[in-house]
Amino acid sequence: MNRILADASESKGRTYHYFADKGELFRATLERRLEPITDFHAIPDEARGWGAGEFWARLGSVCDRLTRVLQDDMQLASLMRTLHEERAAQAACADLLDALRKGIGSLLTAGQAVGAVRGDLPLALLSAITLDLVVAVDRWFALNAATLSADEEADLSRRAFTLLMAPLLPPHSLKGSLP
Amino acid sequence: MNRILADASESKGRTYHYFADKGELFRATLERRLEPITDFHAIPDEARGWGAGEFWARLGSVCDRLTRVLQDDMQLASLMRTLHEERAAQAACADLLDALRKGIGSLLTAGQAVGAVRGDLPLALLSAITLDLVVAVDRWFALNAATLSADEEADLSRRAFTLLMAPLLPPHSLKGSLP
DNA sequence: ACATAAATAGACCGGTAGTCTAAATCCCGA
DNA sequence: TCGGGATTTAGACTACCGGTCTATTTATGT
Repeated sequence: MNRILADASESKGRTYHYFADKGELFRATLERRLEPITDFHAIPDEARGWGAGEFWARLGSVCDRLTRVLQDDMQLASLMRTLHEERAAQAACADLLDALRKGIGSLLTAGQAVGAVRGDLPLALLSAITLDLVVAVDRWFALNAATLSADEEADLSRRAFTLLMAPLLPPHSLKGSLP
Repeated sequence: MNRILADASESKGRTYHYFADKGELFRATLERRLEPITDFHAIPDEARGWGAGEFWARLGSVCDRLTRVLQDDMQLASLMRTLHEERAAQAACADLLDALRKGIGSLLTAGQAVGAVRGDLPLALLSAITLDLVVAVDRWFALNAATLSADEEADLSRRAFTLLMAPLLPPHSLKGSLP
């Protein structure tokens, strides 16, 4: 905190007048940076007529957009990394995380309506693990991007989408599942 | 650290003589507690003759065993929770985490050998997201166990195993995948 | 113009992980 | 058994952290 304040030439008094603590400052910063993608889970009206294939295509483009935003906004990416790694950050941003999971939940509900997403597990569980999966895949690519050519990365990234998809599919569409 | 030392009636000098810093103390503690399950990824010789179904059954019993160990050893569960939540703990235990991912990797390699696990994505990626998925599912159950009856929990837990399985299956076994 | 309220700077506080010194203890050859 | 160098130990001390408190400045309404 002291370093942040020194870098920004801000005083403690002023800062703590507007933010209760370090966590709220982090939360407010993240919320601002997140503004451009607060509508990521919006589902267009024509979705009613969709089939499962169209749903997955749509979800793919949502993921592409989020990935692109994170690639372009390094500071947002850094905030998200901190959010993932620091318990204190998660506590401070609990409401934002809830909203994010709710947004994913509404996407998945739309997917269930068109038969693309399984309905045999609690929606909250599916939302939670989807978020974790997105983060995990994204983090792996962030760590290993250096060792990959652009072509390889694009190819892998396309195939990695099936990692997100697979756990969401209705279980009867998996061949050779367990008793 | 001061609280830990006071609770254990240990002095600073003695402790810092044997452990470089707080992180190493944590790492050493975790490593000890982890000893009983260091062999979790062992694959018996008869695996050569397995089919995919037997592989998944075997993986299911590995998961069951790990879950049972974590339920019985609350202190290990607590260490694992800290490891998941604290960036500093992850840094201190980087080698243990690597070993864990390597263990998962060797399990998955066995799965690939019998055609149960996809081979179209880097093994390291599959290992990493599998670990994250296990942690995510486990955490969801830990948070929501209170609202579930024992029967519901057992039933859900059995079905939740498909969440781990699904992203590992060869993509051709998913119906209706994306172009 | 004055009184009251809001905003601001920065000294200060309790608590943290980690260091340093000096004393105690161990170990081994004479 | 003694002596002296090396190892081990206790705990005072340091640097730094997030957060509070007070005194001063600045804004606002009458």
